[in-house]
Amino acid sequence: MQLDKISRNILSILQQDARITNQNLADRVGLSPSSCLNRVRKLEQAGLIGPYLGVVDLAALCRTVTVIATVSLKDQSTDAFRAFQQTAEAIPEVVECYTVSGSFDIFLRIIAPDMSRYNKINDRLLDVLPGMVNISSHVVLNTGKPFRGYPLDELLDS
Amino acid sequence: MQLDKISRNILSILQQDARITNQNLADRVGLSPSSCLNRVRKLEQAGLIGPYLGVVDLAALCRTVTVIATVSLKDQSTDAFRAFQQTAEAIPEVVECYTVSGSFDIFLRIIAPDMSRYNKINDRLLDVLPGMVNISSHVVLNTGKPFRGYPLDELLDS
DNA sequence: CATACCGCCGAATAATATTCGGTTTAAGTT
DNA sequence: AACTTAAACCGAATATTATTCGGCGGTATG
Repeated sequence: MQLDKISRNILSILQQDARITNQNLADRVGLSPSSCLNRVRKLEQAGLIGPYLGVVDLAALCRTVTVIATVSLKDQSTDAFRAFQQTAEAIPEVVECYTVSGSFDIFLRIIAPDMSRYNKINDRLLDVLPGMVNISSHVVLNTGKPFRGYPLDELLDS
Repeated sequence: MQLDKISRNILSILQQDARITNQNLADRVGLSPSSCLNRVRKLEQAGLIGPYLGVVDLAALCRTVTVIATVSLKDQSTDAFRAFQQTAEAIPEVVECYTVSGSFDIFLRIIAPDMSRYNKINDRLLDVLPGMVNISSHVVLNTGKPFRGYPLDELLDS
């Protein structure tokens, strides 16, 4: 599916304001509400956009600790990898998980109520493949730039 | 502000489905639409929820490279820190930035159209404080678990 | 007990979403 | 250029939803 300027614009707007009304969206992209809705539906069906998330201000809600953990596996077999990753992703406090190249690493972002809870999660991860996992924990001191969507303008031109 | 079960539930639901209608939301939390809307407004005004983001499937849209970069500053003065961070956050392709403890590191998530574009961004970051910055780049091979909200149930009980 | 304050509900109204038929546009074909 | 076809558009009608507002309890306070 090759997108024209209008559909890109829709994605861009919806990405940043998922609760905009269809009428406003239609205005902003220069379409009638019906056509606009039509496009949004198609974009959703094509899987190009959605789900829609509300950003919760966790810091305002309760005390938490965010940790960025880098993981190295001594046994880099596919099985070991999968075992670790499955366990990690099943833990609700592990909110993000990436497999990365370079040093066969895994990056995790973990949210815990406090350090002692984080410790437990850490232990749980270490126990998956005893002695084969090296986890380096980095406590987040400050969120300089939280994720707020992709730079579609920059990316879609290329 | 201390939240009761209903408001927590609202946050939890909105976090995962920002485009739910107020009527549906009201049903799910067991309130009338008017009361429900009232609560949502208060939560928004209190800054506990919002903005609302649409998740775009970047992989389906265009080819991109995601890199997780870990940054060490040799000069760990506040000024150097701030200078680097400001530059980094101003780059659209840097979609996420965390200051972390442990080894006075910064974590960045960067999206680029391709490697050569990433290289340019990398150079730009290195040039902020010449010779004082060490960037280690990790190309994302696989997104095991994309961020889809916080585990409020786990966190708010504590 | 009064009073005041919340938060709730339900009804009325305003705004929005959604459907649908008819029309335009664009591309490909003869 | 005229024709054909498919896709996308628009506007009006309808359905659904959001929003406002008055009134009704609960509950805390004096």
